[in-house]
Amino acid sequence: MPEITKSYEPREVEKKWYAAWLESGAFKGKVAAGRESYSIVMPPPNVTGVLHIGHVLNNTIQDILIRRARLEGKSGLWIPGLDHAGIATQAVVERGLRKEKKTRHDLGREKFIETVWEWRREKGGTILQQLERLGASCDWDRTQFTMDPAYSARVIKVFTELFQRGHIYRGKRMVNWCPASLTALSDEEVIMKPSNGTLYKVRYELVDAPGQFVQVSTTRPETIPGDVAIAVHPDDPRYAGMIGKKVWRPLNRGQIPIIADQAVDPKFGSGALKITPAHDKVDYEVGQRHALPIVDILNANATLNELAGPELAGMERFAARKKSAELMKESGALVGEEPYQNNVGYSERADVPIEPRLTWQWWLRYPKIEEAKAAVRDGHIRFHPERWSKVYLHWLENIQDWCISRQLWWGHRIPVWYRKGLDKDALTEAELKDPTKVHVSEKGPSDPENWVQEDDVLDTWASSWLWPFATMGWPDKAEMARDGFDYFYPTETLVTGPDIIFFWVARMIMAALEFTRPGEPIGRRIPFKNVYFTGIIRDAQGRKMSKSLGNSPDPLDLIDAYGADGLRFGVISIAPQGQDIRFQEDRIEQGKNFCNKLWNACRFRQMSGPAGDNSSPGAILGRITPSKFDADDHAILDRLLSATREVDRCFTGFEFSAAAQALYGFFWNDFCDWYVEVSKSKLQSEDTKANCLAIQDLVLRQTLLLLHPFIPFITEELWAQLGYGGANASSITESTVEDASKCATALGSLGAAPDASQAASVETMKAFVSQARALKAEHNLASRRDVKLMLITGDSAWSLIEGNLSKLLRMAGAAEITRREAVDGAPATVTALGTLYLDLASSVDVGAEKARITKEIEALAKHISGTEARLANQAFVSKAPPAVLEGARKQLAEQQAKSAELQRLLKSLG
RNA sequence: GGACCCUUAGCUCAGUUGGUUAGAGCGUUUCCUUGACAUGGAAAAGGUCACUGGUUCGAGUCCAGUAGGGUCCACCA
Repeated sequence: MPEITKSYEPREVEKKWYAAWLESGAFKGKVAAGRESYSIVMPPPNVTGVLHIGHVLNNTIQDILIRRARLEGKSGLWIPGLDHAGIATQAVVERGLRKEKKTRHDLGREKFIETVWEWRREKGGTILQQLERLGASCDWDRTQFTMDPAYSARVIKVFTELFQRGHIYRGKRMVNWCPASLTALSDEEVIMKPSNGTLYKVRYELVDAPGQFVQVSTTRPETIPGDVAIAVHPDDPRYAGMIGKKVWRPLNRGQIPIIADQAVDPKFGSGALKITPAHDKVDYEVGQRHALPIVDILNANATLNELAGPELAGMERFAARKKSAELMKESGALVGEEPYQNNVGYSERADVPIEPRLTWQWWLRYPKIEEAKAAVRDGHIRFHPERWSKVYLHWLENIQDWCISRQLWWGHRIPVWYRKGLDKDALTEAELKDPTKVHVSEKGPSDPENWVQEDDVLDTWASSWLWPFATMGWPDKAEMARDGFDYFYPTETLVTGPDIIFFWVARMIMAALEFTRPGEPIGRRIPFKNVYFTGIIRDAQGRKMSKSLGNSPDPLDLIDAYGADGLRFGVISIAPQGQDIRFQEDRIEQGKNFCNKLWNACRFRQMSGPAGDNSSPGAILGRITPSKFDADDHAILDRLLSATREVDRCFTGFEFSAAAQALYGFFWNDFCDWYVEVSKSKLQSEDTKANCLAIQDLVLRQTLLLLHPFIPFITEELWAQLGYGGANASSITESTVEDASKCATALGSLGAAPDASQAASVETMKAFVSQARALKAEHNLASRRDVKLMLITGDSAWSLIEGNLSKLLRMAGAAEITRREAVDGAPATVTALGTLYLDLASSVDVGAEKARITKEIEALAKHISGTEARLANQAFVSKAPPAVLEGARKQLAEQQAKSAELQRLLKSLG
């Protein structure tokens, strides 16, 4: 076996093992009868996406879950994939065309889509290769893309089904229109942003009372040409006599009525509201109530059209805003303007203000809303952290129909055909359901020459909402069997960000409940049993990571600098459950350092003695002689069991960073800083050496297994180097990790169950060593290893010291510890094992020594009085549990004894 | 307007049913290249747990309120 190198060099190790895993099929999801399944579907990143630190966190967690599940003996399946991301991808390709001074219309629909596919083949989906560098153990053979023919067919199938079930309809409604992408958006794709604008005060002159005016306030004077009324509150006394009268519209001059409507807030401004039904949702509703005409003065790209009047027609909306204000200033209609901040809806993708726009769109009445609520409320689906369920339920309580059509070309074209010659916008509700006029099917009409297909495509989320089951062959029985649907569905855990709880999580739940396993209980139809919401990773200043800020580190650079394992461990250790995360590169460095520590501890094991039979836990246990255990052996096994127990607990509670920290602390502090150090003495003696090496093997083997989900590459490498894979060098991925109780049973059956009191004595010795080192450091002897120590103590403490003398001397850096009856004039410290003196040849600085001891006495006195007060409290004594009471009494006794000894020391210094 | 989250060491954060003297990493100070590791080791300094009140024998932890910061939902022109 080659010697382990001095420091861990990740690059080659990562490359080697990733290839080996792919080669051996370690990531393949296999239906294994009799074994529990554990499946995860990856939230499909956008095909345009590049790996950022958020993906790293998200996918590391998924990888941890799936690798741990495999080690627990479950059959794991992690399905990767890509989202076609309609608007984003189309925008990327159109941007490319623009460089050639072309638009998609120059190419035509078919050619354009072909161009997008070309782009996808050449540049799309690089993110999946980047995930391989991270070590993601996906079943890559099952990678799916939402625009793949098979997946697309499933999307279309769902549309037609929902249409037939009466959930989908076409309707002319106010939508959020993106003037940049030229498409409708769902409410979820609109982001409200506070914007600084101007509130314009405009007066409308009464037609039959020249010189009298009604004043309104507006932030959008350019829409005045579309005004069809002025509305006031019916009970507003100021306008009581005016209702029904007419005023002059100041732009695109014409007469419009004053109407009364409850929607008007009399307390806002003048209490009069201009009504522009084509350009405001509330105004539209008012218009409907009063049968007002709709004057749409905007083009699709938000320039003004001829209905806006000759002065404004053709202008861009913001220029028109200025211009209209100027025009009204000239005419005297504008009587004031003031700076004003209001919320404006922006298109999430294009980042421009949306326009409310009346258009024909396809709408979905969500299916299974009540059941979707029940699924989470009744715990069939568990959210982690649980509080997100409230957000989810609130959204479902107030859910609105979903606008699923998009005026794009890249996407799933809606499977609706209109009979040629019909005006689709003139069809009545009944005609839309008439198969002789409107055809809806997966395959299309048999006589396509007589039909025209709908131009619109589906919202991207109206394809990805099927992800958990459409990636498993649904609805085709043969494909479902091939993909193991029966075995792997529902999936176990979804790992995602809370920002897409509405976009994706809630919709997946509804789709799954509607379409999977009809007639079966809800627990069989849910798409996943758990949803783990990650935090959002922010930069050191707390800002969101974003391309435009340039504050997002490139994960590939981080992998180069710290290794994939270092990155994974670092990221997971700063990602507590449920909170946003400040990215700190030094924590990634810490991950790297931990890997190096692990590496070197294994190196130490290798250098300490020949590998015994390491092929199985049983083989290692066979090398152990429990009768030769000393306190340190008991302690490290005890700690190993509790670390195992803690990790078990963390996995059931989705506390990954706590698990990582527990392993970090155990391995670094308990194993490296103590056990490995005491091993250096134990290895000197043939009597203790074999046991010590076997225990190291036991600890290292288990630690590698516990750590493997977090840091897969290095653990696999060390597993091989130390021979834990046995004669046929099997991979760590093929092994199993045992839980704490099984480990305890295995040790117990060998008579090697760790003894708690022995383990506790090690804590006492650690404190003793630490105090000895501190005593040396106080007197500038920290680096000396030849100091002599003297101890005044009782028989039992002394026997513990004697029994562990060589280790204690090595750990404390002392040449000897001798037992004394009395010592005078030497610096000392009071330990739980007696009063420890430093044998100083030189004279002691009595003043400094007295000051130090006095300070310690004072600090102790505070604690003593606190404990005394508690014990003096009758209520405490009568109500506190016996264990707490006992603890307090014991503590007081110890504190008092220590204080007395310190007082004695102080006196002895004169 | 509604809901939720956060405030603990210089910095970034843990702290799981309330119970000894509140922890980690980084940073700082001092010392150490001793044959696993300087990507390391040892020691040390540093916190009235935002504030106020309540419940309790006992509160960083539970409850109410206040202040500051953040997120989501709704949105009045």
